[in-house]
Amino acid sequence: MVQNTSMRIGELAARAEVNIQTLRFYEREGLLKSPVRTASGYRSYTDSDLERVRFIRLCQGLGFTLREIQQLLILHKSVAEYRGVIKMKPSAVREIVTMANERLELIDKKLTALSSMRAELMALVRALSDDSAGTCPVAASPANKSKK
Amino acid sequence: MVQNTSMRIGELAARAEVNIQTLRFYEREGLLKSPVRTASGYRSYTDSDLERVRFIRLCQGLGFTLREIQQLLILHKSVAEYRGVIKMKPSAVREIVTMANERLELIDKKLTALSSMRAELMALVRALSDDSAGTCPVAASPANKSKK
DNA sequence: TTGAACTCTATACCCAGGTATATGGTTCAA
DNA sequence: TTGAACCATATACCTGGGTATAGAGTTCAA
Repeated sequence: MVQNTSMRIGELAARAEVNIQTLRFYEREGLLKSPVRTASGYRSYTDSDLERVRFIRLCQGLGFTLREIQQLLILHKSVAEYRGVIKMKPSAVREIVTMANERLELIDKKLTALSSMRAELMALVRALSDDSAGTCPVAASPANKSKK
Repeated sequence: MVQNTSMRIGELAARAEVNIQTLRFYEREGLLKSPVRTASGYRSYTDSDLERVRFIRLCQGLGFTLREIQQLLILHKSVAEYRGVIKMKPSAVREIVTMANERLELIDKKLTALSSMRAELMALVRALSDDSAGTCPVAASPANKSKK
């Protein structure tokens, strides 16, 4: 039941919700490895490529540059290799741990900043909602969203 | 007593660690209000402008665009006004609560993504450190040259 | 078998977010 | 009172991250 789901660039672009040109751009920039090609030269992608593209977009939304994302992808790959119990040289392990710790620091900074921003907004909403409770029946609960 | 902490553009730029041109750019783009001018036309900034610029840079690092940051700044200002017990019209309150809730949703998405990224990196570091050394404590320090 | 839809490479272009430069006025310590 | 260090406006340019277009080959359902 291991379905060999391969797809061409158009499908990957549609599924990852990015432009086809963007995928070729990522390939040129080294964020995506050169995929295998069909006999006629068409790029052939797998689900793991889809995952990778989604990861890239996610990171971009968090303020990482493409260069930083390249580093994150190396770590991402290390996780996969570790899960696959691939033996690594101690020097490689050390390098990865160092990189991971650097990334962790950046991530923690972002988490801290976002949390305080969140707290501030929550306080604002709570205060304004309570305040106007009598006269103004608005969002009393946080994350009160219009239905879709 | 020394509350006359006004500064010119060069000092603000140095303190906020941004380029002078960037400050003028933010002003043109409506992220900074037009500051008070000296008799000779020099821009005169206060500490609250410094705070504002730092807030802008912080948000940029979190993946917000300048347009999103403009929205965040409006909310930021609302917090200040609320603290100052400035009375607002119910319609204004409603609008702000809606905006705040929208921002909260975005922030929560970023927080979730960052947290899972953090967990993944932590797991990697823990696993690699345990595995490869046995005697090597989790550390970013590459000074550890212990060959087993 | 054909034509609409897809893909290829190559090249040019676009937008956000700055950054640099030219030209001229202002400040202030020496 | 002068000159180094500021600041002003205006305009041009740059970088990152894409996006569009041209011209040619491929796929596949009808």
